[in-house]
Amino acid sequence: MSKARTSTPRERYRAQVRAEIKEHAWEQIATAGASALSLNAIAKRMGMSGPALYRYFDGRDELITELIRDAYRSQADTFRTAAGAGAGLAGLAHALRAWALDDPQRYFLIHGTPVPGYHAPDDITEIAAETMAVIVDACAALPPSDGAGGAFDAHLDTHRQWAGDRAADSAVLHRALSFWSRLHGVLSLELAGQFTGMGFDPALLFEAELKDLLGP
Amino acid sequence: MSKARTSTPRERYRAQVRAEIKEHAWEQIATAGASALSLNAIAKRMGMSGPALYRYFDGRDELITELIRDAYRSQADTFRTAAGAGAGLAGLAHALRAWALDDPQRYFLIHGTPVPGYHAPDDITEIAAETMAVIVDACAALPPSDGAGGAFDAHLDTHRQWAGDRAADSAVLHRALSFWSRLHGVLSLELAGQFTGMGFDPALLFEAELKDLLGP
DNA sequence: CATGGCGGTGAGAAGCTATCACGAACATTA
DNA sequence: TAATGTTCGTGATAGCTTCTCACCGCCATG
Repeated sequence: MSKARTSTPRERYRAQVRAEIKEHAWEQIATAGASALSLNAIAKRMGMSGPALYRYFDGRDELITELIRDAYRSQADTFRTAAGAGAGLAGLAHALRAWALDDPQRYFLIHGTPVPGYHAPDDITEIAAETMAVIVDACAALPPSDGAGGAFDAHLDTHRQWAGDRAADSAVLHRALSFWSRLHGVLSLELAGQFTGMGFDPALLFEAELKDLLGP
Repeated sequence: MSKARTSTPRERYRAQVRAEIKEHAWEQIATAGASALSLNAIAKRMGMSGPALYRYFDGRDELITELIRDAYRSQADTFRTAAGAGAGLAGLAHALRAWALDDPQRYFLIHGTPVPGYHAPDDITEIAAETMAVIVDACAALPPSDGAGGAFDAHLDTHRQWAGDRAADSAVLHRALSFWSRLHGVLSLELAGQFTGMGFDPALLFEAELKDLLGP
């Protein structure tokens, strides 16, 4: 146990360079989108020549995958800290919107147009499932909605393995899915700028959707 | 007025080649996404060499813009024909879903991740506004929802220039926006494959969202 | 029939990803 | 301390991309 240090100077340097590369990558993505990410441009901006980056990332795809992983982790963290601070479903919604507005391209990186051939590694889908679990729990803490469930609720009774072994009612799962899809709907349209020029305040539409989601 | 013919053989040839280029472009987009669209590959597949395509399109951007225009037109047409056939809001929703599933990448081309620098030409936004008008009209034909409007309805009372001079109630405009954002939410998540592996049927979630949208 | 415009080509510049062989600096071991 | 091995960075190179240019040939119109 003489080797108490958990990282050699080299490892620290390597981690620091990797982080700096990702920083430049995020900057580039925020201003020009993920499709315009250029390893060459990053290298030049860091003062080193092209192929050097391949010591730190296997290639463009691996770098983007790493960014996607970080984005998912960031989203999961915001949800967890919000839930940890006692936020309910409304709190989660506001945390999500703030997180999305903070860096729209980061939101689109994980919720935007998928690349047909791409398959995310398993650890990423695990993080996504974790995020969904937080939402489901917040939905379970809500007063149950009155009225009989529809056809979809019945369907969810027999198709709920995605919720794990959580003993949540079908209506709760349904509400979680609605939460996800509805907020994603308004958010993605707002971030894509589809509302610009229409004149109204997207925040109020978001609020209205949220209220309707919690209301009935 | 001796020139009654509206197109010379050359113009017809030109139009036909342009159409063939777009055909190949769509094929390529459907299988690899818009970011992977390659003029060179299209030219090769058409049996001619690279720069020849520049006789028909100013460049990659102009080709993509043209595809976006066609996508918007196609969407507007589906909405118009559905509305013309007497379809109500539910009919429009089903037409939209069928149109989206028919070519997911076409859907993402106009509703997916935006490219930060890109601004669509005015005629495209006009087509989009036309589409929105069809939705608003379908919403106006619905029985009015009971209950007082919320804060967003009041906001829409003074921020409704996007609806043109249509004498629609604020609740109608609100419903149109909800229609758009909610269906886009479920649809984009489904098309992006975010539901695959979860086990449930996305069509039923779509139906549930639609029912809730029409219901109250 | 001659002239001009249009379509297509090959060459080439500039950018990108990615691989390779090499040298230099570092860390580790003998 | 000296030798060895690993890691980092570089330039060269291949192959792809978009896009421009000069040239050539055909078709259509005057």
